[in-house]
Amino acid sequence: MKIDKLGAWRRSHYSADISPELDGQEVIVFGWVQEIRDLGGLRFVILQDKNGQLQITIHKNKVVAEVVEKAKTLQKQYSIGVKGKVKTMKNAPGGVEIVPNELRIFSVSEQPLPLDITGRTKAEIDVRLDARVLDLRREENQAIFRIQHAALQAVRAFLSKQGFMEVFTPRIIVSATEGGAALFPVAYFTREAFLAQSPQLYKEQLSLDFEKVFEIGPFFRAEESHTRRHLSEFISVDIEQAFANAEDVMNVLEELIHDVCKYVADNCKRELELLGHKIVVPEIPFKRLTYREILEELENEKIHINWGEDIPTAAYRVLGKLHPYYYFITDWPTKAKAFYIKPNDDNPELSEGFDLMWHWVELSSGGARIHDKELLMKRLAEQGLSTESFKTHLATFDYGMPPHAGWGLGLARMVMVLTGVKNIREVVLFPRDQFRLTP
RNA sequence: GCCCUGGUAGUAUAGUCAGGCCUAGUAUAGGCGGCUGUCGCCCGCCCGACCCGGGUUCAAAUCCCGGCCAGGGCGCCA
Repeated sequence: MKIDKLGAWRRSHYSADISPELDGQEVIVFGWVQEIRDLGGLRFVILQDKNGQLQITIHKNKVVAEVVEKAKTLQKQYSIGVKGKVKTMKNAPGGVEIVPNELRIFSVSEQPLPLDITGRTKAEIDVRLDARVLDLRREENQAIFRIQHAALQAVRAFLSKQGFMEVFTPRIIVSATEGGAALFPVAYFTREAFLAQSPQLYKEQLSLDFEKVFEIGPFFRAEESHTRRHLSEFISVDIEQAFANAEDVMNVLEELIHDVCKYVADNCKRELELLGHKIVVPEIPFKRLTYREILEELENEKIHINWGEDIPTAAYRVLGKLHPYYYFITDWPTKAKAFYIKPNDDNPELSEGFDLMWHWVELSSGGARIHDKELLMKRLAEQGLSTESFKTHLATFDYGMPPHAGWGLGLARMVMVLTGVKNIREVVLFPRDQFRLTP
């Protein structure tokens, strides 16, 4: 098979830009063969590019013989370029088609393909992930990541407008003692280091310099979680704000969620249609329920949880039925939260930590932080952590650490909500879990 | 880590409970041929599979044991 060169060809239009008004105009389009319908003397090639699909129509007697012959060799997923004339045609999809004058084949594909790129014959998630780049040819899957992109644009725009500055903290950290979740070890020259599981300590420190910071980046947890909402590598959206309390950053969070939902609903109509999903832009403020109120509600549902205990998944599922929307859970017991979460000034048994829930899924957790060094050291000790391994972190509390608060939001979980997709693996390009390290 | 369910052509499934009529059916993909308005095109022909190992039995895709792999639930999870 002779492979053509790109040469001087450059795209004149994306598929979505080809409209009946362009009738008679010569265009150059690029993309991949999605489908071929051969009617004998008439052949339809459906070309797909990043914006949609377009019909290339090859009449045996109306197209030059060279193109007719070449078009016969096309297979699904061939990467091609077409130079031709736009033709208005009521029988064609979208009322328009391309009549080719010249066809270039840039790359061929192996047949049969490992999965059906049209999606008509469904493939299991495992098969799909093994051939992920092919799986991502499907418009529904591309829609998920365009929605993620839109959400990220909205996040950056909103936080920047609110005066937050984007920062990057280290992925390689030295201490394995930040908290409960297991860390991945890394060989760091002659020493052992770890992949960061959160930007927590660094973003707190940076609140001392920049007051309002945010970070969007990957973090790593070596948990043997086997669920549809956990991965070993995940993208977290984090903020930290100086001179603020829990309520202040909860306000930021709910306004952010509102903005993101609105932006995606307004700007991703085609994507949402492809996914068959509707976004209901939530009203703010979100409902705030205290931990105690949650326990009482669960008690009414015949689920007993002792005060101070964490809430098991089954109980969260019940809560999700009672509150099928976004809501905060506040006033968690101090002992159920991380060492850096600030205890309430009046009642230190309770903390200023919160979770943002959507139905039964935790999207975000955050709170006011301890900025008093003595108290922080006391909390470390209570949780069985050594102050020695937090020495460099604790030192920053001697330099005028302001009162501060913040949260971390799981990007993929947010995208699951925005797309209606039920498995986190589907909303991550190349997901990593306990059992999957490739592709 | 514990538990449940499953593994049949490239993909997706039927068949397994009640072993034999399964030289394993169907759809789709793929190959060849035909077809000038398809849009899940259509028609004909063809190709192609019982996860691996052991056992029970006259007989195993089907039952049993072990292994590997996968999906899911729980737990874990700043």
